[in-house]
Amino acid sequence: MTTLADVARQAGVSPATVSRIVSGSTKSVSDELRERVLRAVEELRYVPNAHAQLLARSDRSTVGVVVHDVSDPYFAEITRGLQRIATEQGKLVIICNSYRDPDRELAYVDLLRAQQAEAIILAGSGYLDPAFTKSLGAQLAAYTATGGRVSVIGRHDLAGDAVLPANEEGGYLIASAVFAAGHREVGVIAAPAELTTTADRMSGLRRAAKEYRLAIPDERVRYASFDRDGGAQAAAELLDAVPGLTALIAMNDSMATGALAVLRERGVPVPLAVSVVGFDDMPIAQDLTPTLTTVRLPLVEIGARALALALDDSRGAPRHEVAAAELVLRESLGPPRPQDSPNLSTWTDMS
Amino acid sequence: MTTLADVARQAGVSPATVSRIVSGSTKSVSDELRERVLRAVEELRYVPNAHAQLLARSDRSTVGVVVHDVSDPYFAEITRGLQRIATEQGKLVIICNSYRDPDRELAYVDLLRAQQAEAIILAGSGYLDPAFTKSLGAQLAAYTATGGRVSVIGRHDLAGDAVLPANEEGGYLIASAVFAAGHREVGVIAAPAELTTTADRMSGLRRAAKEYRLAIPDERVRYASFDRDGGAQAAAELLDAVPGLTALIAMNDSMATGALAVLRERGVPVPLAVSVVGFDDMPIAQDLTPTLTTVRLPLVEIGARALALALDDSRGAPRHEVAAAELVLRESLGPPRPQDSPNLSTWTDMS
DNA sequence: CGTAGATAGGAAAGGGCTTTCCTGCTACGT
DNA sequence: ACGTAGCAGGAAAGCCCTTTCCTATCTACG
Repeated sequence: MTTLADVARQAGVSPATVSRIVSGSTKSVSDELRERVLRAVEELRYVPNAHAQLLARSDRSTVGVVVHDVSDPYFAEITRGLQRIATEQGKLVIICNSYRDPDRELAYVDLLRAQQAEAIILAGSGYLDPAFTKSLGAQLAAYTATGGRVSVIGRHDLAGDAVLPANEEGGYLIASAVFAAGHREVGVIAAPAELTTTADRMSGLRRAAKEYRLAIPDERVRYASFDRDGGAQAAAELLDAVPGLTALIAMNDSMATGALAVLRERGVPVPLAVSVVGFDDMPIAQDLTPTLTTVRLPLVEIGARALALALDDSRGAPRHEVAAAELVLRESLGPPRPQDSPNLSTWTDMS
Repeated sequence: MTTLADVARQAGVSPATVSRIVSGSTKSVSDELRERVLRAVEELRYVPNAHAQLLARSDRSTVGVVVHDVSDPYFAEITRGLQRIATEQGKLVIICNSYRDPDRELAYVDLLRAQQAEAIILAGSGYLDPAFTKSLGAQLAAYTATGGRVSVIGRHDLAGDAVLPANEEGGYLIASAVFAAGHREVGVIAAPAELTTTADRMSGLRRAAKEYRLAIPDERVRYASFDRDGGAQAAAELLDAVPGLTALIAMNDSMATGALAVLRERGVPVPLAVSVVGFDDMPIAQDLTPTLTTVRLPLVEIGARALALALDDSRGAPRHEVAAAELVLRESLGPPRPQDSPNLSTWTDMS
């Protein structure tokens, strides 16, 4: 490993001079020395040791983001927005996949503290688990106490700035659309119950139901993993357990994709026999057949705002921003088939 | 920021002792001191400064991967495999998005060098650009000269270990399937020509064409950006420019998705009027309508192998592993419609 | 011509941690 | 009882850089 000292020796100057030239200090250096140093840097292919630099100066320049999994499009979008801001401000982003494991999440917060991260962004749902929330809170407190900045996406009970996707509102919008289309026999393909996102979206659904003087009984809600296969599984269970459903509300587009797959397999036409709606408006939503009615969350923007808030110097009371949800109507939501449709037997028998 | 010295003071021991306990040195420490130190660590919520640690010890423990964009499913899969190995071996992964910008790619290699990364994985296509390849090569040479490990996914002309997706073979397989189905009027939706991936896949197509005594004339090849919208654009252009096409070969599944969207918009039935095939077998391929015939690359495995090779100590001649491609037949490939089909006018008029 | 003021460059002190080396014990063998 | 081995713990050097402080040189002005 070539070091700054090597460069200094090669150029016949002091390490201080090399440092000033390489790291662009304000102090002026004669053109002759500058040239000699740069030549040495070139010859030795010198790259300063970032860790030594971070130790010596005290300015942080990396930010960390803890997501469920970057390969999940939801988080990929958030991360993209966040990266944009990071690049603009010359920050390095460390991406940590927690795979929704609370312990791993705690471990990553420590890791980011150890890395002297300037800011930590916690993206993704919180957990309805007071013990966990408490220990995470304590850890974050220790971090912010030493100047660290925290901002969270979509959880409510932690210190720090927050960007809140309008999950409740989105749930309300999508359910209202489904009820407005005339559906009364509705199944819900829900994400794991311990996620705050699930709780919020469900509560939006319930609010809409209430306005229509309907209820969403437990047997019409199936909790499953927050992905395509979970959606497929929950859809299959619901169809088997509750004959006569005319619409399925999935808690995100991946789950909706799984539901569509099951319906296609069973030969159930969508939306003719059963309507399906999703949540998040992932890019694929418009490429499915039928195209998916869903709720759009401005994910890229959410990621960008979360980091912007964290990097904004003006301390003070934690700020909360709500990112509005927007209904996106596409083909997969139609009117319910008549309850006594002669087709009913045709396709339920195929299951 | 609480430091190791703070902990030592609080526990009434020397910094050396704290270090030994906190970082799990082999040297034994009495239970009493150990307990006092751990209590102090707990009280002060001490986390060691990772940069100072890296400076002091000389073992690296982070690896870097340069991809086009993690939110692209292709790279998301590769990254997933890579992360698995990294986690197993206790390495931190730094993900860098180059957005296919050669300059940014060079900059990231420097950044990873500066971060003292133990290994650098370059994922994704190379560029058919000798000048760039040369300067990247020089940079990597400087890195490996100081003990850095490099492995590349899918490019041929760089030092270091390599995992090579069977792009040529995959191109051959998919084109053979298309020709075998009877298609003769085939359009190619190609990725940018300067990518080695494009070159390799195209050459596979050409080999298959040759076996069928066919050629792939330039006017039936459209180059576009390597994503859904690029695919849509290229598909639209091809359909307009070359009437009578019975099959479209897209260079990846995203482009195929775009092509399907255009065909759906124009009311062209797939595969009845036009067949469409993709490449990579992304997860969505089986959820599109029709489900997509494509070529599977074991991307997760490729990512895992690339990192495993890089971390494998046994130096020596660079190793090259080929990751086999596998044809996945699904609905989107069918026999060609008869050339004089009465339907022809019906749907070409709709464009 | 002498001195103040500016300026280029170097010496050296950290920054937080690890680790070698050393000291002062205890335990054991003869 | 003495010598040696073994062990727990501390002192201090070193990892690579930045930056303050200082010196030496030069310019300019009275």
